[in-house]
Amino acid sequence: MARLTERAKRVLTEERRTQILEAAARIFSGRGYYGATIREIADQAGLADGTIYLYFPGKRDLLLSAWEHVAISSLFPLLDRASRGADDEEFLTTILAGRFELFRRHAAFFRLVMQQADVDPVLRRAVQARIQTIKAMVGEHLRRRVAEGGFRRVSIPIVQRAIAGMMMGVALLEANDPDPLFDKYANETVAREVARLILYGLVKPRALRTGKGVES
Amino acid sequence: MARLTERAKRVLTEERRTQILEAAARIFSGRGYYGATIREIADQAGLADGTIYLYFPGKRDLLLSAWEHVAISSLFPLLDRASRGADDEEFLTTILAGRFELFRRHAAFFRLVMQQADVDPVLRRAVQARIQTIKAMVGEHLRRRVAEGGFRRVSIPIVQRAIAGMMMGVALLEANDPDPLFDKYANETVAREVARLILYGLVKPRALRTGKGVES
Amino acid sequence: MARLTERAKRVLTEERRTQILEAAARIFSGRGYYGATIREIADQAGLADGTIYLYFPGKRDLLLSAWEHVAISSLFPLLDRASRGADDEEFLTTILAGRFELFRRHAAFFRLVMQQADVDPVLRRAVQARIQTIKAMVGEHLRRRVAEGGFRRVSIPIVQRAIAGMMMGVALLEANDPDPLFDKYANETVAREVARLILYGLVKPRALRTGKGVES
Amino acid sequence: MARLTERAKRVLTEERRTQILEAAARIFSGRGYYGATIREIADQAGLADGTIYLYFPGKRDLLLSAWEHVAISSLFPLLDRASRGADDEEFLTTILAGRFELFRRHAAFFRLVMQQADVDPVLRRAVQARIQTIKAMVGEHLRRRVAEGGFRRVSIPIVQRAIAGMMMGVALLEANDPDPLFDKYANETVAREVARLILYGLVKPRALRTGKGVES
DNA sequence: TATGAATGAGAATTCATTCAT
DNA sequence: AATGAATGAATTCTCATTCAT
Repeated sequence: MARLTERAKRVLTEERRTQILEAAARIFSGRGYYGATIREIADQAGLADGTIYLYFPGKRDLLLSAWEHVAISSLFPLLDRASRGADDEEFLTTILAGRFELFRRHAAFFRLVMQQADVDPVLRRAVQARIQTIKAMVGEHLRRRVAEGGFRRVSIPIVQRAIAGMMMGVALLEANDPDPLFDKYANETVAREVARLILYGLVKPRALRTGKGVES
Repeated sequence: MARLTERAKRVLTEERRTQILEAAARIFSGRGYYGATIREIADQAGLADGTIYLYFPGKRDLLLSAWEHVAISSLFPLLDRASRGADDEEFLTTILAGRFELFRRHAAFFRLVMQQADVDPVLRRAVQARIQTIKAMVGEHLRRRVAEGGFRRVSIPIVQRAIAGMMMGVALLEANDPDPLFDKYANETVAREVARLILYGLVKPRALRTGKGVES
Repeated sequence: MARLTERAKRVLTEERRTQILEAAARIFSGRGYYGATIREIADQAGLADGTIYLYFPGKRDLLLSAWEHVAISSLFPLLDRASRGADDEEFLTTILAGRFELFRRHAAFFRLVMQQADVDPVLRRAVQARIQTIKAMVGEHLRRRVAEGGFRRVSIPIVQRAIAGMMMGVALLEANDPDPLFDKYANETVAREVARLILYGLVKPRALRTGKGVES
Repeated sequence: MARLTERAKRVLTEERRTQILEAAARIFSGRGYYGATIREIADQAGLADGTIYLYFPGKRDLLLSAWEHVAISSLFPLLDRASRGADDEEFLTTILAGRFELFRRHAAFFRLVMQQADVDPVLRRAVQARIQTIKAMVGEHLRRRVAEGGFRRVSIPIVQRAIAGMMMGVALLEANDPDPLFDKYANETVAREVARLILYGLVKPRALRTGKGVES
């Protein structure tokens, strides 16, 4: 029975942590790192301010942990879904839809973390680690498809970054520039359109134009 | 002569302002909004702290002005160069190279401004105005080329944003994830590769697939 | 049997109290009053922090009780030994050796208590009571020996205090100014030298010098 | 004229510093290190709390500086007066009177510093340095007088410390145990009596014992 | 204009103490 | 009796801003 109590306690503690981390992400997003106060985060989590320090050693660590909470929670579902995608368009659409949803939901928080990473080396390393993971995933796929002859012979490092950058960029711009026209599109729609852009480019293949050899 | 003195004074004042704004951008970039102190900015500009307040009403306004200073200084050269581009690849490469250089030089500052815009509505409007300008420029070109039949019939709002997002994303990632392999590429090289990605996509046209793996 | 259990319980409780007081004295000595935390004292005593409050009403009282614990534990042995001393030199040497040992062992704690007594009136009264006891003991001896004609006709209150002060001072200085040369002397040696200083003074009697008349 | 302004400014600054240090010593004495608040010290000095930090980097440094202020202010007058004393009794009386006055005036502050020195290594070193100075002064005199044959062949390190300890002890006890009988004695009287105790000891020289109880 | 000393509001953090278990 | 999670009062220190010179 003591065993059970022990476990119950652990679960409760874990819940509290989550509760705090989510309050923190919310408040940080709305106010920025310095604008957010421990008091407000504690209020939001329904706790006294001192209590926060029973779970986290300090404000800085709170941001770091909130970041890992958000980042981790989003990673594995992505990998799962992605690996199920069969052809290129499905694969890319699935990944992009996942990323867009994530970025759009947490856009302000991501902007905060990326900015704060410029100032806080520990946070920076944590962010870099996450970016690496995504870049590696994209890179591996690119390499394979180029080798198979399905893709043009592009520069892997550049394209890898271009794609990762586009994922982030589309969503990061979103909140700074919320486009009413844009909201109506489902994530799925946007993701598919972007996937097609990446795969087929803007230029209409000559075969499909009038017939002559025009070019740009 | 009093006239002349007046003008001379105005010029001097303008110089001081610029001096302060550049110091501000530098310090803000390195320390974040709250991490930066008026004292340090004043030092960097070679002035006493009180003096800053003769030129700007407060810290918040200082950031706003610094942003406009950086953003404006970068806009017109861009438009100039872009309009001279003849074919699509040149046009896009030129624009991208310009943006990349700008973002890479001011990456931390841009991250700061984008984050701070979440918190400060006035700054947010200023940022949005700038983004609109770029989007409009891209949008107009897209529309024209689709109408001419040179581009596929893509969704303008989505692609517009995808391209703008990619511009930012590539450069914003850069500083959080400085890639040694990446540094060796000139901006020009990266810009061209990305431009080709956008124009032609990843997928190798069928016409070329029969042969070996030609074409870059 | 209930009787026995009662007593056993009482003994156990008393042991816990002692355990806590000794932990408290140790921690207070090392960290100062405010530097010491209830948490650390509880840890040192092998208890949870809340448990301390079952034995003592608060931190302040804990210091008071720790002081009484240390002070009382040291008093009776002193009186015992002192009364057995036969001649003046033995008497004084015995007392001094006892005091020196006590002060040297608890130097930091004594400094703490003396300082804290300036701030806390209740503690102050407890300290004063202890000092009175020692002064009275010294005073009585002085009076008797002056009456007997063994000692010069000194001012009892002043000399009383000078001797008590020397006892403390020698040891209190010790820890703030640990003298490696000093460590090698046994307490006994130091006590005897100081006793002789008090009894015979620094000045070599004239009788031993050239030969003429005595006295200052 | 600018020169004059510069100097005037320096003087003003120096006055402010002194003003703060004296307020600090006062408040620290009455409340202890942690009990004293910067707010109260600032009030006492007639300043806002932030202003304190323009003169001292922090609370800890404030205590250290206050100590040096008090300790230094007392040192040179002492040396001056002491070296003018002609015979042993005058020399010792002069020194003791000076020390007693100093210790009595600042007793609580000295207790505070000695206690805090147990906890703060930087402060400890500062205290030790001061004690060394006094011990050295006493030691040198002792050595000389023993060499001349005026003093008995005592253990220099022990007696040195006994005398220094007595100086402190007498005054440190004072405030914890304020003796109404004691207050009526002038410092001079106490100092002379203690000086005689140190020089001639308690024991009446045999030569004089035959008669009644002569001489103080 | 320029200065920089002074201000004081505001925030992170600590820790004695309480109390439900 | 014992625990230790939760509380929140209280404190140091920072820094944008003001203003007398």
